[in-house]
Amino acid sequence: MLKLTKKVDYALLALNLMAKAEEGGISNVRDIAALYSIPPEILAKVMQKLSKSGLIQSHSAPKGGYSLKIPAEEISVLKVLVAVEGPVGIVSCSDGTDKTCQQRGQCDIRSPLEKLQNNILWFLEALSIRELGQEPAVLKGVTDGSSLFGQPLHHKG
Amino acid sequence: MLKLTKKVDYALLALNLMAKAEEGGISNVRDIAALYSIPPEILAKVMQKLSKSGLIQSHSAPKGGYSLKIPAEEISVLKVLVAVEGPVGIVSCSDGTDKTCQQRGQCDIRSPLEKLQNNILWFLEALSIRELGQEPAVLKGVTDGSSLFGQPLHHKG
DNA sequence: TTTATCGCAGACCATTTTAGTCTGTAATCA
DNA sequence: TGATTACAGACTAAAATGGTCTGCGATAAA
Ligand code: SF4
Ligand code: SF4
Repeated sequence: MLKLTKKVDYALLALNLMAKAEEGGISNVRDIAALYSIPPEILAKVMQKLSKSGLIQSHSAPKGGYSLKIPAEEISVLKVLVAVEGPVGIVSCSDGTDKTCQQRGQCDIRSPLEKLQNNILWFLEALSIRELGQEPAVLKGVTDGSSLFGQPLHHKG
Repeated sequence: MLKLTKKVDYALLALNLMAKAEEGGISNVRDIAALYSIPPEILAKVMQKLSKSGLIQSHSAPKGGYSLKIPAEEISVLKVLVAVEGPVGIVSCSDGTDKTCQQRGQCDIRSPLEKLQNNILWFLEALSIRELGQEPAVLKGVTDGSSLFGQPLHHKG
């Protein structure tokens, strides 16, 4: 529960790799899969979703593969997450799936939970794949817990 | 993905109810389940876990039930989550389950993801069940996204 | 123009997690 | 004594996840 899927993990690994290569650099599924010991077929699917969402660009040809379509700084973890797994929500009532919750009529905790969710989404949006490969000290979108107590956060945008 | 389970949802509903009653108030599973249309047996299990974790106190007798064991302010959503579902982690490598990830050897995104996880956990810890039943304006542990940009957060402790 | 290399698409299956059910035991008090 | 409550755990059903298999389409090098 509350865990990222393996597909998202794969997507982040691949994108991080491409972000480091970058400037038009092209990587193909087979190489990435081999490097990280990821089942090639499943990584292929993931890449296709990233492509459909406009995060990466496909080059279907020999020596082809994928390249970033937008700058690494603009690819947030949240974007990747949504591209690979669809809309995100920490409670059943607030993601895409509209199956009305049995408890909704009596529920008086929805509003605070949605705020909580917004905070989480905000952090996911604030972290870009550019920052993924960097050491913690360099991170801007994400801080360690302690700094939250006294210091304001600054959005990278 | 990244979603709270129904059991946690049930636990939060029940605890919120008990927090509002409170001061030694006793609620029993049958009543709570009826109020929220929760399957009684499953709510019973959830309450037992909360009891084992020391968040609530059981009174096994006619007219018995459960009461809060510690103040509502000290029962964080994270505590509830851990009580009901066990250790929390957004990636496979950092929760309780030690099944070594295939990608771990080559993984260079672990550290930032753990920071991200810490932030999420911090938010879950900062939100108490006391605040659950209150209107968003009153919330201290959770803010809307916008306030994160300029305002420091203040922990309730 | 052939052909190997790449991505595209979707059906399919296995495993794990989640949700819910069923049955029975133990404690307490009126 | 017996109604009422919690406690415990096996069990099943459904859904999400992770992974596999097969075939097609695009492209550029040979
Ligand atoms: S119980 Fe409330 S918060 Fe949970 S899914 Fe239902 S409506 Fe949403
Ligand atoms: S790929 Fe990296 S971050 Fe993801 S589970 Fe494995 S070690 Fe952890």
